[in-house]
Order: sequence, then C-alpha cells, then structure tokens
Amino acid sequence: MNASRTARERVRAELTREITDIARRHLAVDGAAGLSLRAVAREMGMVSSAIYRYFPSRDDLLTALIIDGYNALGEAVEKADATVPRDDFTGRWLAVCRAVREWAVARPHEYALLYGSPVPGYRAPEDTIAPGARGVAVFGRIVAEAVAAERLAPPAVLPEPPPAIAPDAEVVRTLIPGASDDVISRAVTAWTGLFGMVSFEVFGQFTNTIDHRAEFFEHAMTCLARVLGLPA
Amino acid sequence: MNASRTARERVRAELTREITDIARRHLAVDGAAGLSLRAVAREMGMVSSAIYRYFPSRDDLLTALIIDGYNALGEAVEKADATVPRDDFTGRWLAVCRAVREWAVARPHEYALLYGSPVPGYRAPEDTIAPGARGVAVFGRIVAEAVAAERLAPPAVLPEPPPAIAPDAEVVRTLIPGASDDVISRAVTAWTGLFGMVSFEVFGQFTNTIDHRAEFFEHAMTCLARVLGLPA
DNA sequence: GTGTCGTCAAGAGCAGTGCTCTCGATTGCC
DNA sequence: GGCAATCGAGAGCACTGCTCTTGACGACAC
Repeated sequence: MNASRTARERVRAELTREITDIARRHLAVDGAAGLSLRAVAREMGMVSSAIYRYFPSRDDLLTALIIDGYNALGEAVEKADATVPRDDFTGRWLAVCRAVREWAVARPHEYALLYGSPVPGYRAPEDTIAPGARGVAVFGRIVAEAVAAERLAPPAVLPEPPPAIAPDAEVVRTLIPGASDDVISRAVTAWTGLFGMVSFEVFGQFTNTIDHRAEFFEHAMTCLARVLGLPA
Repeated sequence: MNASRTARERVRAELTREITDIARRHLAVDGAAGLSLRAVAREMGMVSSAIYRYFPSRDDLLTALIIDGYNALGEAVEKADATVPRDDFTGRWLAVCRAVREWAVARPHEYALLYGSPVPGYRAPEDTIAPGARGVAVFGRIVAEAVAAERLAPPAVLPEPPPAIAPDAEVVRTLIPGASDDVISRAVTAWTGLFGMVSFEVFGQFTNTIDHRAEFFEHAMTCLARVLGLPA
C-alpha cells in the first residue's frame, strides 16, 4: 500500500527535520560560519556522507535554515499581531515591532542569517523570498486596514515621493491595497527603520552608546508609527 | 643606526599592508566566509605559515579589515560632507547618506563585514569601535551645528522620549552638544534609518520590491531629514 | 671583523572541513 | 521471491587554520 511507502518517506521527513533541528542549535551557538555538516552528522550518530542524502550541500542546509527562520519569525509576528484588538492599529504595529526585536535578540545568529550578510552565495535563492514576505504581509495588512478605516493621518511635514518610484509603489500596493504612494513610501521607510534598529542592536552598534535599548526601541517605534500616520 | 632598524620595520609594515590589500580584494570577491589565509599567502608567493608572522590568526586579519573598512567609510563620509556649504545642513546630511550608500553598494561584502553579522567572534573587539565612530561623528557635527545655528526645527508630531533614556542621551550628547533629548532621539533614529535602508538594499531585501533604489533612497533620506528637523 | 641574537620564510604535519565515489545492506513494489 | 530504488558506511580528495621545527639572513655589541 501507500502506507508502507509513506512510512519510508515519514522517516525521511523525520530525519530531515532532525538534521535541521540540530543544525539550528549549532547555528545558535557557533553562528553560520561555524556550522559544520560533519558535526551535525556526528551528533546524529551518522557518517558525514549520509547527510548528503538529505541536503545536497551545506549551502542548501543553510537555505533550509533561512526558510525555517523566516517562517518562525513570520509566525511570531502573526501571533503578536493577533493579540491586539483589530482596530488598535498603533498597538498592532508596536506588537509586531516587539515580536521582531525579541525574536532577534533571543537568537542573534539566526537573525544575522536572515538580515545580516547572506552567507550562501551572494544572493539568497528565490525560495527564501516568499517566506520572507510573511512578516511584511502582516505589516501591510495593518496599514491597509488603518487606511480603510480612515484612521491613517500622515502628518503633512514630508515631501511627496518622486514619480520615479510609482512603479515600485504599485508593486508594494499588493501588500497595502488602497494606500497612496506617499503612504507606501512612509510604510517602507518605517519597516526598514524597524529592522535598522533591531540590526544595530543585535550587531552591537549600540555598544557603549544606547544602554536602555528596550525603552529606546519602544520610543523609536512609536515615533515611526506617528510619522507613518498611525493614531497616537 | 635607527635607520637600519627602521628599514626592517618599514618592509614589515609594507608586507602587512600588502597582506591586507590582497585580503581585501579576496573579501570583495568571495566574502568574509571565503577569505583564506592560504590563498592570500599563495598570491604573495609566501608559504601560509609566514602570514602568521604578521597576523596571529585569521580573525585578527578580519579585524584589521574591519578597522580599515570603518576608516575608509569614515573618510568617504568626511569628504562628502566637506563638499557641501557649511550652512546647508540638509545638503550635508544627504551627501553623507549618498556616500554611505555608494560605498556600501560598491563593496557589499566589506559593508556586510561592518554592518552585517559580525563574523569574528560574537562581538567585534573594542578596537573596532573607535574607527566605527568616525562616520557618526560627522553626522553628529552636522546636527550640532544646525542646532547652534538655530536651523533645526523638529516638527512637533512626535512624543517626548521617556526619561529612562536620559543617561544614554547624555552619552550621545558628546557627539551632538547642545541637543535636547528629543533631538538626540530623532538623530539616532535617523542614523539607524540610514543604515537600515542601506542594509536592506545591499542584503537583497528590496529584491522584487523596490527597483528604483537610488530615487527611493533619496526620497527616504529627505524624509528622515525632515523628521529630524533639518530645513526643507 | 667576528660572534651573537632576534627576525623571518620554508616546510612538514595535525586536525578539521565540504564533498565525491563505491560498496554492501535494507527496504518497498511488482 | 526477485528487482530496483534508497540508504548508511567507509575511504579518499582537496582544502582549510594553525603549530612546530629548521635553517638562513640581517642587525647589533664587542
């Protein structure tokens, strides 16, 4: 029956998962550069060549870890968003920000794999883009719903975006339907501001400078929300 | 005489410099993970063990490259700032932003070494902090001079920073004398926003999303300047 | 000028890595 | 029961960072 073949595939899936789990643990300790296929194999009681039955190369293992990471972060973001009342747009944004920061601070090496220098090859493969969009999709929904509820009031202190970026805005609008180019531009800036702040903290740029990081982060994200036009 | 000993030290300094030059070229091509002491030694016509007379370990070579990188970026920022009239504060800020972006886009792997995941050890050593402050010093000067010239008018749409960050603001004030906690908070946010934007672009987060990157960058940095309070 | 000492490059060698290939053994399907 | 696909083990290759020893060269004191 199919059951038998399914049994084989099941143990394969289980071993694949065990490999990524161990690899993720090693990654958390040693960083991407220190992740060794042989060490993972040793811990599994396998010989190193056996790993290649499951991942054709070390880079593919890292890519799998990247995809898992994006999904884990995306899930954390989704859960954080879900804990806040739907019409508290600023609260939802702040919850998302905190989720990203806490996820990153708890696993700096994994975060570095996602948003630091991409280790495998120069550009991460296409496969990582879709799961990477999971978190930003939540953010887009928050902004879009705020727009739809007419609760978004961007302060009129910024210039209009140049027409050149209109095609890009069109692409982003699939995530934030109903938003003007100006709102889209502010949203992208807020999103990069979030990750800029988290990266600076995780990668040590705040050493000897910002010590009260949670408080400053909270304030900075509140300011980003205001500039975006989310209610105070 | 000392001349002879100086001659010896001079050839040593020259070889040290040649090593870092070759290493920097390899870094630009293969990234930090692919930098090999043996490959550098081969290109120099030396045997690999000879390199250890100049750098006690691969991590020390990388640290030297980090320091050189911070200095190069800092110099690029200083030069960019110097090309703009002293009282055109917004122009100086934009010049600094463009310098950072162009430097990063031209050498993504080197930029990743500075602002992506720190490769050697978990935290870059103390030695890298001082040269790393060179760029931010320029930025601090721009803001401080704008404050002194009473040309800084931060739009009153943001909440005041919480008292908890006052001690941190005190530290940053050494870079931006005369600035209020609010201005300092905005300045830090603008600075992290700059690097968040550059990192997103260099690390490929804008793939399939933002294509007109120079134009969007220009606009976003103009907006950050406005939020900071620099004149329109 | 001679001898001594510090500096240096070369070479061999060790432990570790990613990856390939071959070879039995086991498993699943007809 | 036999066939074919799958899988783990093992050996091996080329490469890495790093250590240690050896021998040569240059700088200094005498």
